[in-house]
Amino acid sequence: MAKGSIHISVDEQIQQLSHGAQDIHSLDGLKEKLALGRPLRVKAGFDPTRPDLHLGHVVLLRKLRQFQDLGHQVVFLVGDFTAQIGDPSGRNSTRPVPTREEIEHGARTYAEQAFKVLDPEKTETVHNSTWLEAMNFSDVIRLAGKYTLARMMERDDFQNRFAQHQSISVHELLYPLAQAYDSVAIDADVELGGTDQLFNLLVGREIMRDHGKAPQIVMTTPILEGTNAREENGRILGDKMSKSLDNYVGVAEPPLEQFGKLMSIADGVMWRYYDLLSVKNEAEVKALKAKCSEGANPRDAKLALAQELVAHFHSESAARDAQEQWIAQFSNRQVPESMPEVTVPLEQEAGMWLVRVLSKAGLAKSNADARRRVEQGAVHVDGTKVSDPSLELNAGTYTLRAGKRAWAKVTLTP
RNA sequence: GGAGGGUUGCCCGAGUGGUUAAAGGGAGCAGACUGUAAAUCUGCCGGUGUAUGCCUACAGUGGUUCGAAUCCACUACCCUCCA
Repeated sequence: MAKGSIHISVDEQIQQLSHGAQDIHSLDGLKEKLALGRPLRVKAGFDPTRPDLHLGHVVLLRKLRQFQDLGHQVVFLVGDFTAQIGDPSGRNSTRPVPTREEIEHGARTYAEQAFKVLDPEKTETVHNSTWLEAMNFSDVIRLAGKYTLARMMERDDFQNRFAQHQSISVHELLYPLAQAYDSVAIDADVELGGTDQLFNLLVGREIMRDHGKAPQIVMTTPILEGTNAREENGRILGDKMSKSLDNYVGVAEPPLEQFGKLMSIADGVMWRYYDLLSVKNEAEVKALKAKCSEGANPRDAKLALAQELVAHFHSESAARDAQEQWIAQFSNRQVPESMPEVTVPLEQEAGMWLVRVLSKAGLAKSNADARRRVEQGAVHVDGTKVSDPSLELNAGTYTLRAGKRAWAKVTLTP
């Protein structure tokens, strides 16, 4: 538990903390809090129904880590109770309710991944079911009485859903209030969230004031665009990184996977990633950028970024291996170093239809899909392109390829 | 409580009785190209050893009909207006 006082000057802290933050409400308030000289309680809530962290979450975690490095205390709030409501932020429909087990499992997985960035020594983990479950209906009514429908409907998500005639359940209106009450319960000095959380975070200030507490400082971090984003005229266009859009780089993914995904981002988007995710400071990034516009190959800058991030989530050596493999496989089009090994039993003596082998081995999702791949010239057996969809294979081991990224070493056994 | 509108493939969305495995777009997949798993172009895009065949599919159930995503009834869910 972090105790004692903080020795870095307020101005220095403000400079570091405000870099890369989207909104701070308010900057003066933050200065006052910092001037107290004690470690601040910095709250960040997370949704345990989505345990797979990706780089989008890392933007926020990095900022929390920065607070920790300055000597502050992070309160890591597991939203195990609020998960039953489902955060309406950015949603266009009501969420399904997860089970208790899903929530618990999610919380563990999430913490495991989050501590790749956070300092466990300066993190206090709490569950909001501790106090929210204890509230009875009159407590809830009293809390709900502190906010009005009109104010609740100021929120974009609700407004849009309402305008588009989509349903909004009444319990969803309670979500921001529950989150706000969390801040009361844990005496938050500061709460961090993505920009999509701004509304919820601000409700926290009002509810804290209502409970006679000093309102928390609200800080938001930008939403990271997904790996399929584009850059046009200096603006980044594209959806935010999310698992459901499959444009994410997961914290727990294998090194080569992370590396490849990072290498696939558009050149312009790479600088956004540098700004929000790299430990390189502004000046270093600027220098790198200048070098590229003077003719250096942007690929090298991207390799460096991928290196840094993979090393952060795995290790230096894993990052180096990933880079070597990636260059071999995709730049030089060699056979990948490692590929899944699959054993498929021959179903009859004579041999097995290649198309069937491909789908059995998981390289195609159906026979029809496998046939299509063969006809489209994507299938190679031991390095030789196959275009006859009726080819049969005998017992033995083959290196099969059914597209750029679908490889397997398949053994056919009688 | 009353009146009305809606529910189509992974997503959005056209389709009001046969020629519809269902237009179009997006996503996805493959090939070409590329420093790249980007962009672009081309093709594919329910399943079935390929069959002018069969099976599955237009919220669910039942019905009308030679024939239904399309008509009818009921059920579920969503929305709008009035109270």
